[in-house]
Amino acid sequence: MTTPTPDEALPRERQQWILERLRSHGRVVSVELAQTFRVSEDAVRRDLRELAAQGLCKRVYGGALPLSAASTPLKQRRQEHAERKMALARKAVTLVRQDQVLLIDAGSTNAAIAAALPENFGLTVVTNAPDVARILIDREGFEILLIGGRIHAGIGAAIGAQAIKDIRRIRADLCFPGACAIDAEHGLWSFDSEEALLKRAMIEASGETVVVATQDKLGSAATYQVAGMDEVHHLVIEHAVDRATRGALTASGVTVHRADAVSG
Amino acid sequence: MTTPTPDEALPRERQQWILERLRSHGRVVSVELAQTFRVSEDAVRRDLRELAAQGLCKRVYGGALPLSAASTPLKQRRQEHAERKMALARKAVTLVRQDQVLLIDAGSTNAAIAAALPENFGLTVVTNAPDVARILIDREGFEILLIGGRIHAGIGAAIGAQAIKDIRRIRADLCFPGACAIDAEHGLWSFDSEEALLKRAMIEASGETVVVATQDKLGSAATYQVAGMDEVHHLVIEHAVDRATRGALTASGVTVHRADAVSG
DNA sequence: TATAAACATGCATAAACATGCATTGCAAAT
DNA sequence: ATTTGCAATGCATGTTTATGCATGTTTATA
Repeated sequence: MTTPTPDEALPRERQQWILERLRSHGRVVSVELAQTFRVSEDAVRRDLRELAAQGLCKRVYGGALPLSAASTPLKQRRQEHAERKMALARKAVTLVRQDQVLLIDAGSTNAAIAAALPENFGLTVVTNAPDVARILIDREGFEILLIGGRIHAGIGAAIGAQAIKDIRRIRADLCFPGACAIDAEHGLWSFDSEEALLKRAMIEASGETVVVATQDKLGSAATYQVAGMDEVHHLVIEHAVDRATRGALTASGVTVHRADAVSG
Repeated sequence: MTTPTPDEALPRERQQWILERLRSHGRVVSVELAQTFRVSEDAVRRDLRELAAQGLCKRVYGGALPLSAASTPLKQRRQEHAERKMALARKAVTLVRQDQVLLIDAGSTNAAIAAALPENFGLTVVTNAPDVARILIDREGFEILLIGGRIHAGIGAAIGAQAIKDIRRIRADLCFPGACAIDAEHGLWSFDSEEALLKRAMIEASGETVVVATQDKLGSAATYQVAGMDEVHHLVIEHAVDRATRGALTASGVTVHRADAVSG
């Protein structure tokens, strides 16, 4: 990334960098920017004020958001979806601590998590999804381990014996298996037998398991069981999930984390 | 980098040097330039003022930035020569036959090749680049095998012992090793020692080797040799390459394929 | 409602900048 | 040989810009 010299950047260069980051990441946080550029938060705020005055971004409490929201009906829906997933991802990454080893599965939600992970945090990410790997390559300060194997087109990641064998040689702190379906009573489910085996291997290779699920995954089941609810330690759900469902999940012993509400 | 005479340079030479540095580094700092040329900052500022007046750069507090939407070095490279790379890729895929197994390395040129491969052609693609894998996942009718291992951030692909071991278990028909530098006399070269080893393994695992090189890769050398010219069977080059260079390459025994001219 | 974080504002300081002027080196004109 | 003209430079001057800190205010969250 364009990060020629994160430290000691020219003022204008900084603003340009902020704009790029707004485009690619969808938001910036004042504190993080101050840390990145080694300047005071005041300087960052002044930058954001200028950019906002030029109509290049929208200032919000804590940082700034892009203003380019030129959205066609189709893109808008995709964006809304993206917004919700990003909110989930932001909440999910609060469970990540410095110098941990993460095991990240395929899926658009997990891609959002990869994009939301803090840079230069000493994180090691093991993944079988080219998608996730690609996102992290474009960012900085990650140790990336790619799990190889035959790629299932419909899933978009390496599954099968080879991949499972590679995963068995890994020990991770945190695991993010993509959820196909999750139910307070019956646990985590998948639609594909091979995929279920792989997710199972991921969970077994990790200390803790975090399931991040959009609303439509909740309360439904699929064909192949991945894990019981007792093997899932954290569950991150959307803000809009109703109280009854939340209660049932909590009762099943998992720690439930509720994402922030999305503006849209 | 062309450093004709860092010290004691003529004013025009200095300005030329500044422009080059703007292209390659994305910015210049007045203080640094003054130090480099052993002139006062005033002289440097005058240079920058002139260049800016000619529309060749944008002056900012502390130095100057390139005019053409400064982007991330990586992203820049990815987008810059898109047209030319697509022309190369179109020519390269004419070498591919039905039901073959291809071994594709990392790099923007190889990504273009992946995008140009014919769908539902019975092709099996083995790659160590998440980038290439992702492109093929979004398309149809490919058997994809992902090579795992530790990912080198600067290269954007899995290299190292694990990846080489996996490649050794493969037999491919055609191999597309990314070219860092290629020379009629000295063969194929790379800038990274590990990367060179991996490319070497790829070539050894393949029946035929196809090198696809943009113009700037020709006639130059790098630090680590990947293969001699006798191990390269096909070379795909741009239309604009001059007759003399083409002759030298043909004389070295490789079959030279010339891409169509690009409109731009 | 209490609290902490994020924010705005004014001010002091240092760096970067513009401008005018004197000096230097060199080539063409005298 | 001397002078003139010109471009390039460095220095001194005053101005602008960027920044950090201290102050008081607003905002978000428990």
